[in-house]
Amino acid sequence: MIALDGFDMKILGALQENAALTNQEVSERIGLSASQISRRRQKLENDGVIRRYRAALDPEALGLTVTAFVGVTLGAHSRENARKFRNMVTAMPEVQEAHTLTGDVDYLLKIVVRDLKALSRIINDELLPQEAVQNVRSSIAMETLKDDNFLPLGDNL
Amino acid sequence: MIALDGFDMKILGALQENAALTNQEVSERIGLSASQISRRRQKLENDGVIRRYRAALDPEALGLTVTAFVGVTLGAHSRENARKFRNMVTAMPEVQEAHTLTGDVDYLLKIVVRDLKALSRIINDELLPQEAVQNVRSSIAMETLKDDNFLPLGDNL
DNA sequence: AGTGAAAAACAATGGCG
DNA sequence: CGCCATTGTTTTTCACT
Repeated sequence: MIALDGFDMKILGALQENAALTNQEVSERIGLSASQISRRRQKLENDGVIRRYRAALDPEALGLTVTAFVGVTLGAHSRENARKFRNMVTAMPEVQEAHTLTGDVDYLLKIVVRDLKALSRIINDELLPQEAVQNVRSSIAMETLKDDNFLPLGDNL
Repeated sequence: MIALDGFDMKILGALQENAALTNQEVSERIGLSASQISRRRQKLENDGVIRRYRAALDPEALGLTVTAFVGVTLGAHSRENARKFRNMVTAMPEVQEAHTLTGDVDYLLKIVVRDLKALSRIINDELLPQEAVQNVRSSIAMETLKDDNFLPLGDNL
């Protein structure tokens, strides 16, 4: 376990929301000198607490209008077929997230595509032909209220 | 609609995966001068194609071991109660994503918390007491195969 | 639409209190 | 941990194609 104090949490909170902040700006925001921000930030990167920095893009601006959640149930639970399925979804660029779940659905996929036709193509031409796949059930996101994926840091102090 | 050419797409692709790349590094990677990267990047930011830069944190390192998908069905569809519910989930730090879905579940929430006790508290003390909420059904993510939320850019050229 | 070089801003270290 | 100074990078702007 990596020891994180209140300053670290505040740095993480600031950078999680806006990684374009300079050390100077973070410094002013949380009341710690810029050189300390620099050192702590490097430690947080090296320790893997900060995994990466990324640009968050606007799906609409890129013509990606459809977000769907696809529940997949596997049938014949052969190890080999399941492995193939996992490799496939991991490699698919349209798949934003893939989780195995408790409950009646084995996998939940978050998929983003240009239009419904593209979703249909993925389901019919990529997912369903997989040997391991028994059933696919998809729901379209009609409205996205929140999608920031900010981890809650407040309860960790 | 904002016009994006192949260079823009490559810049977006690079920054989506690693926003810590310098303009110089992006420049070498895609074959355009650093000054052009700078100019194009600013345009992409101003046009809102790049929404923000953010640090992606490691949930495990922060002690956030439980990811859950919670399906919520609303009962009495009074506008006011539904509005309260939406405001609440939007404000909850544990809620990473909230979408309204087609199908038999009204809302799907992606929730990240420290442990199952925290999840239980959220469901029983925050979600269920809401007047609008009729039913809550949660699934725990046992394994996350993929969680990068990278938008697919290849099919947009 | 693009390049390349100069100027301004910034990050990263080290020394000291 | 703050403060300060230094060094090396990086971004950004400008002149020119």
